[in-house]
Amino acid sequence: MPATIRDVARACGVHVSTVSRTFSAPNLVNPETRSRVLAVAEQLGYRPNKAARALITGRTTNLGLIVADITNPYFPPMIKAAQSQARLHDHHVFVADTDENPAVEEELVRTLAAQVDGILLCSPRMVTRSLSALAQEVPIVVVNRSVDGIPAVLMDLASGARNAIDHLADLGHQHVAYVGGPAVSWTNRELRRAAVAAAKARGIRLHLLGPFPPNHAGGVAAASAVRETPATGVLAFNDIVAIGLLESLREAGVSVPGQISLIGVDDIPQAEIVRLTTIATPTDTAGRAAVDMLLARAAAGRRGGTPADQAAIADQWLPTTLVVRESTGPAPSTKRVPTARTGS
Amino acid sequence: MPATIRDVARACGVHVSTVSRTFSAPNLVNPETRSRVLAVAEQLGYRPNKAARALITGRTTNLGLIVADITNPYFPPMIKAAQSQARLHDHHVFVADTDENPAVEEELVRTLAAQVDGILLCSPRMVTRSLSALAQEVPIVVVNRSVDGIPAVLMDLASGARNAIDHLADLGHQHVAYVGGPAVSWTNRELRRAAVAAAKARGIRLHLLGPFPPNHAGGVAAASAVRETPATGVLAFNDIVAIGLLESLREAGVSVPGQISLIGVDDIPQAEIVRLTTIATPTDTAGRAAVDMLLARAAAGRRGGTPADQAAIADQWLPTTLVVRESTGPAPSTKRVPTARTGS
DNA sequence: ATGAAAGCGCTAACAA
DNA sequence: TTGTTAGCGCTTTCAT
Repeated sequence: MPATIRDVARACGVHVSTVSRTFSAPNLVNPETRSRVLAVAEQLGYRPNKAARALITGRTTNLGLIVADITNPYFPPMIKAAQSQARLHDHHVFVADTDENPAVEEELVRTLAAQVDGILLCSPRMVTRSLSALAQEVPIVVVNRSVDGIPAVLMDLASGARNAIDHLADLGHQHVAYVGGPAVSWTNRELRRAAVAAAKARGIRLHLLGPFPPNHAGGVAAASAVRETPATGVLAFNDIVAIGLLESLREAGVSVPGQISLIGVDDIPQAEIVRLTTIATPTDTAGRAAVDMLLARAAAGRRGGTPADQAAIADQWLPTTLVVRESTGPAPSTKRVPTARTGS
Repeated sequence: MPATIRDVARACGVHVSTVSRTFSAPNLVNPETRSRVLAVAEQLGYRPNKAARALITGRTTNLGLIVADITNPYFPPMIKAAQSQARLHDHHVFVADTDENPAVEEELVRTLAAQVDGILLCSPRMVTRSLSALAQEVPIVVVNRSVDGIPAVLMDLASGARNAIDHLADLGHQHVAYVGGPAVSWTNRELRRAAVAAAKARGIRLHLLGPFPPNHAGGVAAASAVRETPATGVLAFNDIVAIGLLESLREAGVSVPGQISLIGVDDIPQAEIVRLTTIATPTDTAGRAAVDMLLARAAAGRRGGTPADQAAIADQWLPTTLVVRESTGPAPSTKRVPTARTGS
C-alpha cells in the first residue's frame, strides 16, 4: 500500500490541505512546514496519486502518441525524441500502433482522449473529416500532415524533392521516375508536386508511377514499372521502397548507379548500410517540436481555449537535407532501351 | 465537456449506480434497462472515466513498457506485439525509453507504478537488488533477464549458441571467437556460457573477447581484436555488433565468409539486408507472452497476492533458430596468420 | 500560513 | 433488480 496524503498529514501533525499545497503550490506554505512535510513524505515514500489529481484538475500529465507502425524504422527516433522531451516536462507517454488501420487509429484517439492532456498523431492515415472532429475533443498535434485548424509539424519535402531532382539533372539524367506512395499520404502529394515542378524547371521528363504500398514489396513491384519507362533516375516515396527497388533492380542485373540512379526519402539506418542517396528528414527534431507544440496547445486549451487561441499555434516547417551516397551517379551515355517485364 | 455517469443517469431516469453497473457488471442489470442506458450513453458519447474508476478499484487498465533504447531495431517488434496484445485485453501501454541509463530506468518504474497494473521490463539494465525491490511495489515481468522471484520471458540462447558453434564446427572452423557484450547483460552471460560448453564438446578453441559496447562502434572495435586471434569463425553478441564487425572487416580487405565466418544474434531487419547468418529470437512472441504473464501476475496480485502466488507464474523459455545466410562458409584451407592491428 | 469542507467521476457494499 | 450511501486520493474555495 503506497502512502496517501493523509498518512503524511497525520505523521506531520498538519492538515491534508497543507500537504497538498506543499506539492502543488510550495510557495504558499511556510518554508519550515514545507521541509518537514517533504521530509516525512520522502521517508514514507509518498508520491501524489496522479489519478486522483487528474480527477479534480483535469490534467493527467500524460500524452498519447499514435503511429501507424512502430516497426517502420522511420518512427522509433521520433518516438524516442518525443518521449524524452515529454519526460523533460514530467509527462509520460502512451504509445499506440494502429497497424496501418485508420479505424483503429480513430478508436485509439477516442479511448486515449480521457487519460491524456493531448495526442500526437504521426503520419495519420484517417480521413481529414475524422481528424478535425477528434481535434475538437482533445488537443491534437499532427506530424507529416497538414490539416486545417490542427497544429502540425511538417517536413520541407518540397525543397528536398527539388534538391533531389536537381541532383539527378546535374548528373545528366533526362528521364526521371517518381515512385509514388499511398494516394492518401500528404508526404506523397508534397513530394510529387515538388518533383513535377522541379522537373519542369530543369526541362527533364518526369514519369509518375504508382501508387505502390510503402514497404519492401512496394519497391519490388515498382522495379518492373520503372524498367518500362526510359527513366535513368528514380525518386522513391521512401527509403524502404527505394531499398526494395534497389535489390530488385540489382537482382535483375541492372546496375545501380551504373544504369539507374536511385534516391529515397527519410535516411533510415538501412539507407546508410546500402549507401542509398536520400532526402534526410529530421525526425527527432520533429518529435521534440511536436511535443512542445502539444504541451503549448494543451496549456492554451486549459485557459479558455477559443478556436482563435488554437489557431495561434503556428505550423512548424523543418528543413530536409539531400544526403548523397553511392546510389546516384552520372546518367549512362548509351540510352537504355525499355526492357520487357521479367518474372521474379 | 465529456458526459459523466450522472448525465446518463438523469437522461435515463435511473440512478448512477445502475449506469455504473451497466458498464462494469452488465449481467446484474435488467436487459431492458441496460439497453436503454447503453443507447443513451452512446447518444451522449459517454465513456467511463478511467481515472475515477482507477481511484476506487485500484485497476488502471494501463501497462508500462520500459526499454533501454527504442531506436535499437531489436525492440520495436517486441513493443508492437506487446502493445497489440495489451489492446486485445483493453489495456493501453506507456512506453518509456531509458537511454541505457539504469537510474532513469528505476525512476521510470517508480513514477509509472501508480498509474499502471504492471510493468514490462525489456532487457533491464538496473542491478538485481533494485529490480527485486521494485517488484515488491508493482507487478513486474522481465524479458531477457532471469531474476529470482520475478516472472520472466527468456530466449533459449543456450541452444542457439550451441547451434551456431556446431554450424561453424561443421564448416571446419577450429578457432572461434566470441565477441562479448556488456558484462551485466544476462544475454551475454548465457551466450558465452553456452558457447564455451559447445566449443568444448566439439573440441574447438574458443577465444573470449570483450566486453564491447552493443552497438555499431563496438563491432568496429571488435574487428581488430578478432584479427589478433587465429579465429576464422566469430559469434557476436548481437546483429548490430556483427554488422559493425562485418563492415570493418571487409573495409580492411578481409573477406567474409572467405576468410572469416560471422554469426550474429537477433535477426534484425538489417541482418537480412547484409545477408548475415544469425540466431533469430522470437521477439514478437516474447512481447505477447510477456503481456499475458503480466496480466496474469496483476490479476493474481489483486486476489491476495502471496509471494507463493507470484512464484506460481513460471518463467517462459522461447526457442531460437539459427538462420544461415551468406556470412558463414567453409573455414579457409590456408591457416590465416594473426595480423598486426591496423588503424582506422 | 493553515484548517475546514466540498466534490472531481466513479464503484461497492448494503438496503430495499 | 435498483436505490442509497460512503468514500477512493486529491485539490480548491472559503474561513480563520
